[in-house]
Amino acid sequence: MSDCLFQRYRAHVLDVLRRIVPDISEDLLARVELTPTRDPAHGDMATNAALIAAKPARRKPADIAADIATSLLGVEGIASAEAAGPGFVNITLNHSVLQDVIPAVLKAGESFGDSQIGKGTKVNVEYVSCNPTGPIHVGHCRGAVVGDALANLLDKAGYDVTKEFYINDAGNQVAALAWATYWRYLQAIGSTMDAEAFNAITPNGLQYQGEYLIPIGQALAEAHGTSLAEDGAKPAPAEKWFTLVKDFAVARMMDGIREDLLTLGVKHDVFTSEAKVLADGVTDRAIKMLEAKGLLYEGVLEPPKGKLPDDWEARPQTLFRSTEFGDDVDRPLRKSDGTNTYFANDIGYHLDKIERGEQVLVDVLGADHGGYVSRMKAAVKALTDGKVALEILLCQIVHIVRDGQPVRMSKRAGTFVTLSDLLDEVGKDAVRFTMLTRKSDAQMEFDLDAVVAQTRDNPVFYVQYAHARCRSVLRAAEEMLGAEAVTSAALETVSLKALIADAEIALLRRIASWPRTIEGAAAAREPHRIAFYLGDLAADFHALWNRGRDETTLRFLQENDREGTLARVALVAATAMAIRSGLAVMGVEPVEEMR
RNA sequence: GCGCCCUUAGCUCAGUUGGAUAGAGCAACAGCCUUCUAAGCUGUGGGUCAAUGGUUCGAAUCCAUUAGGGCGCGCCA
Repeated sequence: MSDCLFQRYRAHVLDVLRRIVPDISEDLLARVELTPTRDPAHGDMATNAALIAAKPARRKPADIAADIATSLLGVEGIASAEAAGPGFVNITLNHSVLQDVIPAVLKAGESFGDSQIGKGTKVNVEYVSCNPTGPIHVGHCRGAVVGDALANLLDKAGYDVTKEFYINDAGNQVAALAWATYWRYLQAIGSTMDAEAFNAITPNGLQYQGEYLIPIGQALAEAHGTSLAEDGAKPAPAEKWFTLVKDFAVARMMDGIREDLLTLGVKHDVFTSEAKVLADGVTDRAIKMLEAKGLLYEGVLEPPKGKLPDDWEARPQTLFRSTEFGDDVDRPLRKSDGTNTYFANDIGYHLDKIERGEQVLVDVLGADHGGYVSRMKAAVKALTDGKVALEILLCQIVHIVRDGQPVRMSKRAGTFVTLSDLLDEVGKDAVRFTMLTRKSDAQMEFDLDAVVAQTRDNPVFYVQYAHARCRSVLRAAEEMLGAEAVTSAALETVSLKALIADAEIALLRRIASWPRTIEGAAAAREPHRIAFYLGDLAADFHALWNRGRDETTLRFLQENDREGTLARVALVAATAMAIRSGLAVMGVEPVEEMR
């Protein structure tokens, strides 16, 4: 039996349609949908089959709909089917079909909703990938959560997923980190050089002046004493310390980043170093491949329109013909001094992923990388002749708000809000859930007060509260019926005939649509849909709970009705399981009770 | 100037890839607690889906143009 009701009955609809319109094409059949109805008055599910088939059959949609409806009446489990609106067929299922969802959920446990649409396709999801030059800050947080949830979602949908972090440890930024760390090291061994004095001797100037490098400098001093400096804590020539300090600082920064990510519940499978990709020669190989395809040339770019940089002058560079793959202008692979651009290294890195056998590459990036999308897609297309897809998810900016006022972030002054600050304040689960309550391509306000509020309008609270209520009912049921009567295994076999109230059916219908929610969200790469599904599921459960306030027969536990009580307890257990299954995708822990 | 993203109720946002009368929470209004289920619940009002044109059985959704907001735009990563 298929896990998904909608797939199962869609197959019946297709059978019927083939009989009524024998010569219908497979293309058209693929467009036939069976979807949950928005309005319960329209039954449990509706199909557009007649609307699709009307044109090739040269009949009115309503007539075909009527024929389909009549034939569907013979299908097991269908209580009624009728033509409606412009040519829909509304289907109402027997209560027993919806009730049978419960044992399926209880048997599957948290794997309820697992799908095979991914067919084991190897997908690499790269996310966070911040520079290892400072603590991870809130700007990276959304990408971290979205990437992680997307990876979980694709995994649940049957893809073979790798979670990956790219360490940008090869460019000017880490050189600047090394210099700044060295400054803190000199201070740690007694130098009194201030920022201004050190800035004067630093190539490109002293950049990272935040206090977070002070302990790193002290650690260097502990490990190496004064050996990295000249006598009297004076700066030594860079050759003497640069590589050592750089590697030391990057390693410490990555430790901190990894730790912060772990606190956020994010754990990557693979960390790939830009420096290592370079050292392995993958980047050179990628450039040679592009060259062999005739896609590189020496040229001079037009100056950018509008804002002309002050120091602009025409210089020849090695350019990649990205315009042949839909980009606006060709892009430089080498700077005028002959060294690689970041783009060139990134092409090498993507080739590395491709050579590892990844079939779909997903990059989760911040909105400030928007200008980067088309060139990187062009590069992957060029390298693989279009065989590997690169998908890029841009996460728009998050504005942190407190008391209705924006919280300022200034990286330069070192006073930016770090991820660990945010986690300390509102907790991992609230951060993760809230970051998934918007589609990622829309800007978002993150209200520090609202996300911890224990009120109806806080979706984190609302969903957790539903789960806690479920658990509370199950605990009470154990008390009343004995623990062995309410185990999952025991509840799989109870009679569910008592579950016929509207609110109970509505909840069952919602649970039944979890598998197709997973498939839709995975196909669209939209993890936020899981948050909204859980909100709806919680609303249905709370509605049922509240119905019991007025109508006592709808309360879950009834002393004088063992069969009905067991049926409702099974429903509650299935609801809790569906919530847990959804929270697992989001990386949020379900709570047992609210405090 | 160009490219990408966004614009849906007073506010914050959904809208299941083109489906039926566009939804939810907050706010507003009207009710509901000596709690076996009120950190809450029930009901009501609230819309030219930024604008215009197009595509078709059917458009908030796709295309074109326009307006407003965000991000980006050769040797930063």
